[in-house]
Amino acid sequence: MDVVSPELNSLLPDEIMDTEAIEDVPHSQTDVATVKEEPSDDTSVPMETDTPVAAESLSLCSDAAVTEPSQVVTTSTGTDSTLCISSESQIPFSISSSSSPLLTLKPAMATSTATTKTTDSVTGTTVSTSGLQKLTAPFTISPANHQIILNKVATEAAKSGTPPQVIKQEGQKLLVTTIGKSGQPIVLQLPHTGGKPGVSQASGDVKPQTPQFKVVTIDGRSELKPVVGSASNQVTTLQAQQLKAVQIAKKTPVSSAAPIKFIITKTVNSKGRVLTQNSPVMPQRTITLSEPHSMSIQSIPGKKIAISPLKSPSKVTVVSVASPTSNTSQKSVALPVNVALGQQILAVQQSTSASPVKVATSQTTTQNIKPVQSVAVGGVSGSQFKTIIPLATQPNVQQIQVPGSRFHYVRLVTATTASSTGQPSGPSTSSIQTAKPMVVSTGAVRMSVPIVPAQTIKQVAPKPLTSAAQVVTTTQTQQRLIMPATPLPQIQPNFTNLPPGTVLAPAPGAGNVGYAVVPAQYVTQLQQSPFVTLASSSSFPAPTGIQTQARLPLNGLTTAETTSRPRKPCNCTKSQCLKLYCDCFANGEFCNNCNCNNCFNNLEHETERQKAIKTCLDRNPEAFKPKIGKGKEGESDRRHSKGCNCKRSGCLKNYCECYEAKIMCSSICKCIGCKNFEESPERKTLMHLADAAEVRVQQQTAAKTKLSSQISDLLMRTAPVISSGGGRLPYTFVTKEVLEATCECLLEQAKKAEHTHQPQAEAERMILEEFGHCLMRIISSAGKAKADCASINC
DNA sequence: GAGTTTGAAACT
DNA sequence: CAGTTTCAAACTC
Repeated sequence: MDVVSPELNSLLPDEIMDTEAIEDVPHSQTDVATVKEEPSDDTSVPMETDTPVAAESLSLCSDAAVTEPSQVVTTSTGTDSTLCISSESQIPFSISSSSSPLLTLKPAMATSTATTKTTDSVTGTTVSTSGLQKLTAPFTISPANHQIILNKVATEAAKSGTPPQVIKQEGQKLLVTTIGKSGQPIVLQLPHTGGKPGVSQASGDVKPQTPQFKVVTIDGRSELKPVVGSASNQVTTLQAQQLKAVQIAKKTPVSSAAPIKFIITKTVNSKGRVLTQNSPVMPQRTITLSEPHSMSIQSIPGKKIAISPLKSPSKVTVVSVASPTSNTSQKSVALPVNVALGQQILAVQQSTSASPVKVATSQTTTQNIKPVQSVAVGGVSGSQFKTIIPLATQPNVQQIQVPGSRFHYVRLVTATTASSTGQPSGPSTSSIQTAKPMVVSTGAVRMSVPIVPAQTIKQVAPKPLTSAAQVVTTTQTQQRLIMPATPLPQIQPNFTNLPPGTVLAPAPGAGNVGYAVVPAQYVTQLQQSPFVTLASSSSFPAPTGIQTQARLPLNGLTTAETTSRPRKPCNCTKSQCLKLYCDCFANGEFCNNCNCNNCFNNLEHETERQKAIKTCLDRNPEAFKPKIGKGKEGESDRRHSKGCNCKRSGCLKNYCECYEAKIMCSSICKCIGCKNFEESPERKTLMHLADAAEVRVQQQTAAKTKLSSQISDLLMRTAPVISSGGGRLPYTFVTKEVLEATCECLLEQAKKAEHTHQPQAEAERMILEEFGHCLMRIISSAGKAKADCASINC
């Protein structure tokens, strides 16, 4: 199933793949219907799974070379639906369905991007999270109403009753089986809630056969697991779907130097808490899945499977790792199918690696809500995502925003082969919905990304796609949309639907494949346009489970810094802000509140701007890519892509781009007299000074805040008491003269303390005490005056 | 705030 | 690709 060709993905800026998980992952092709493993030496995060072409069979390939445990739960209940849940050190899940549900959950990796994504390919509903550690909201998959709700895992049943590798269906619909490592079965189950026919059902894809699960273990043993028929008479897509086969095959890694890192390493008890951690490299994390109903459990002990990274989105990639571990605990995930009219919104958030990640699921109530999809890719910092974007029924646009990157990537997905869709060729959307940009407040940053309407997408790609449009949002304020447009001839007729700032440029060595570079700030400007942001949309409640974002380093800056820090205004005078000299332009942004002269970096000069962008890309196809990328293996995770060329600054001033990015110079730098290396005493001195200065600033700020709070508190407590009349005193009573007199009293008290050589604390106490006395006198006088006034009035 | 320094970007 | 120029940010006073 080729949603996006590997070639195209390889052309994506590295920031998309700039995760430890997916970097350096060679592309390998396998049969479309086969889940394959992508060998990687640094693969730590499963990035994406796609629906198998026919979804008739699903293969889970185990890498014999993988030594670390991982988990994958895979279930397919339909002819063209696939549910994959994989787990690495955390618990990645992937559930995909070409015709209906596509769900992918992937937890963040401690070392790099971790993504949890839930996608409904039909509705375009996608939920993903970086660093999933704790799921606080139920997780329900509904092919009919496009709802996915994460439920808390109830592993008690898994522990006690069902033996591993047993698939059973209790209740109406059981979709998900688990292939967890021994003792940690992942349970995906469907609730008794009935389901309504989904989109795929409307398209005539209903096949009410009894689902069967064929589980092939790593050792070649296979089982065909018939699923108990649904107790409900309602025909749902899930019920109609039938899993043909689940295969788990061993696979020798292509490269011995490509160990799979994203592996489940945690043992989860019945409450979803991590009991043990099997992987020394992975920090312990907690995953909690709220679990309203626990019905059926399936687990395959000894199997540890991880989903391959996004590098090969065209394939469902699952890595199975043998893991003869003990049955100490179980990990289960309940996946009840919930039927509702509303579309699904799922907000997942990752906290720091040291704290449990919480996943909040926000589900729209019912009506008038378009399908939305939110996909987040966690960066090395483990930043979060919270973006909900409406999707067309047949989405073929993927937006990816990578934390740490200033870019938003929009992948225009086109179906190249009929088999890739998993559905009959040709447009099969039962309904077309015009996507509207929606924005969910992400704390410091909000983003609104208009998505090409579904009609337009269909023109670009007449064949429906199995992967839903995805929007990956980070908390970066500086954003850019880069749309890998492939193939260009197909996209070309729809350029009118792209933002005016979009510039299509060929990717290096990509032939007719290129990028559409769209300044993300265009979105900001468009927020004043007819596009409606989610925040302003009354019909689309914002997720409530969004948590405070993690504060992990990101390009030298914490997430909070990158999100809250306003962009510096440029001061360009001669470049018209259309050259890379201009930071705004270089960041793909429009100038806004800048001090530039003769600025052309705005919507009013789109023609010139597009031309300039194209010029820059012609000169350097990677001109708009972040300069700070991932270093080679064994080196620092971040390094300058080109290296600096400093000659006089010693690379210890902000002239140096490496130093400015708070990274050390690397071997590719051509600097002279570099002092920006690990053991440099000058660098250490600077670091210490900077740290000390920062501490001082923080202390001063804290002191000011405390004093202000004390004064405010004193005012609040004394005013009502002394106001003899019971009412509030007039503020105008504190005149300038009164203030001056008060200050004199305070100064006198300070002098007194100084003369008596009082310690600072005592001096502060004396001053505050005097200030309190002054206030008392002021308030007393005011109260007296008020009383006098009242008596006069009487 | 003005002037200087610096190195990336742009140009040749 | 190397050398030069341009440019705007960083830095100093």
